[in-house]
Amino acid sequence: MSPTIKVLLAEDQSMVREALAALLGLEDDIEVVAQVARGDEVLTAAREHAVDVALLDIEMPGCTGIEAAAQVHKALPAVKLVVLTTFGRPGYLRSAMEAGADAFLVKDAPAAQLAQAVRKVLAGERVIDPTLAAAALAEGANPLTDREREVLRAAADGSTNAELAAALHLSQGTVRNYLSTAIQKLAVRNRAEAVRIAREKGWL
Amino acid sequence: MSPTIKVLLAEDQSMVREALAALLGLEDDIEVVAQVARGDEVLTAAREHAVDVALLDIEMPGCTGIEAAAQVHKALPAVKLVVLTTFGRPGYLRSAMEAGADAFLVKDAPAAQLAQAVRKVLAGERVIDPTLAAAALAEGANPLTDREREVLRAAADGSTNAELAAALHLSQGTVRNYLSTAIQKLAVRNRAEAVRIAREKGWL
DNA sequence: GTCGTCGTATGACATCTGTCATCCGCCACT
DNA sequence: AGTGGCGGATGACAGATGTCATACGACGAC
Repeated sequence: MSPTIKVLLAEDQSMVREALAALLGLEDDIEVVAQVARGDEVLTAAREHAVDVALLDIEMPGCTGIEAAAQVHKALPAVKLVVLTTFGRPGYLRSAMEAGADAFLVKDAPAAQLAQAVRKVLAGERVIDPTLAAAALAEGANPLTDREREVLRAAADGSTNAELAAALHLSQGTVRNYLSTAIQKLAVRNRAEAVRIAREKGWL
Repeated sequence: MSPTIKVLLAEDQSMVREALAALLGLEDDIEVVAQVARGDEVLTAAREHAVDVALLDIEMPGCTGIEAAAQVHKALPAVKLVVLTTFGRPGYLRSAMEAGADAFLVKDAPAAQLAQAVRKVLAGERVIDPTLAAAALAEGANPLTDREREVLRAAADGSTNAELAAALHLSQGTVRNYLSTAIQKLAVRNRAEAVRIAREKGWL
């Protein structure tokens, strides 16, 4: 038997993080050698502990698990990357894959899949929920341009056009134009729905 | 030593649920005798397994952990209730307490507090984060009336006034009135902000 | 028995939002 | 050299949204 697999666990909610560590701790061949609660601590921790696999939640302070994945993939290409998320958003899957992730798991999958995924990525396999993969392919790429996305993201908290214009250094008319095109591309009828749909798809 | 404490675990994300079970399983005096993924399965499971403590997540399909807590509290008053949530929203704490909860934990608290809380509630203690308790008291009660809350909740997905009116069997004018008063009570400038603030406070 | 609050409704008004046509400069591609 | 997309802008217009005054019946508190 090979030496134990060294795993880094990145997840901001301590209780969940430590519970996942307990879960992985039950496996003989897996050892959680590092835990971090922020996206921007992933890279240094991965390097310091010479981990084999990094298990990354997406929603984290500092930076997202996807951004962290990209950093690790670039700096430590040998480290396998498992992205773990609450939301099975097709857009997330797409970005995770583009960031170099080897596995994409949703938190409502059975717990047993976690350890399995760790072993599989180490064996060179990729682990992706086929349903989600299909959904990601079916819905196509994010149709929003960079600016449209930025404006929509900024509008998500209920800011008015005037506030958005000031915050983004744009004219009010331009803000309205971007929101208007975003609304049309997403086939909805107002900015609130646009925000909701873009969020659901992981396009925000 | 008394017999092991029988715990029911209610949490919709399997991976998190099973991980928490693994965590509690490490404690000698605690046994997870039942797991459910839906709020509306809590009561029957609690009854069937004669549990001592029910550990309830708030965000669940079926019904919320808070509603489930109220049901259990009424039907099985001897069962101790621990509410566990991702969001430390003061309004949640308030409702949980009103529903008869004995402990209120946020998921970003250290994992060790979970088992401790289970033991404490069984000993008759109440477990509440003091910071959160202070916040809940400081911000006062939910200022929204039942109808205002319903309309705001329905408006959260970006529905237009016409759709809201149809869905709630109200006139469009009435919908606007409710949203307008809600907007004023929350001291914000439009429905989107009102939704955001009400959510943050746990008033939705 | 009156007062305040809630739920519901209307009408008028001002402002905000969404749409559309049109324009400019820039850059990439052919 | 021309085409097309993107970022940015303006102006006009229609419709949605937010505000306010006002009204009425129900109900609970005092």
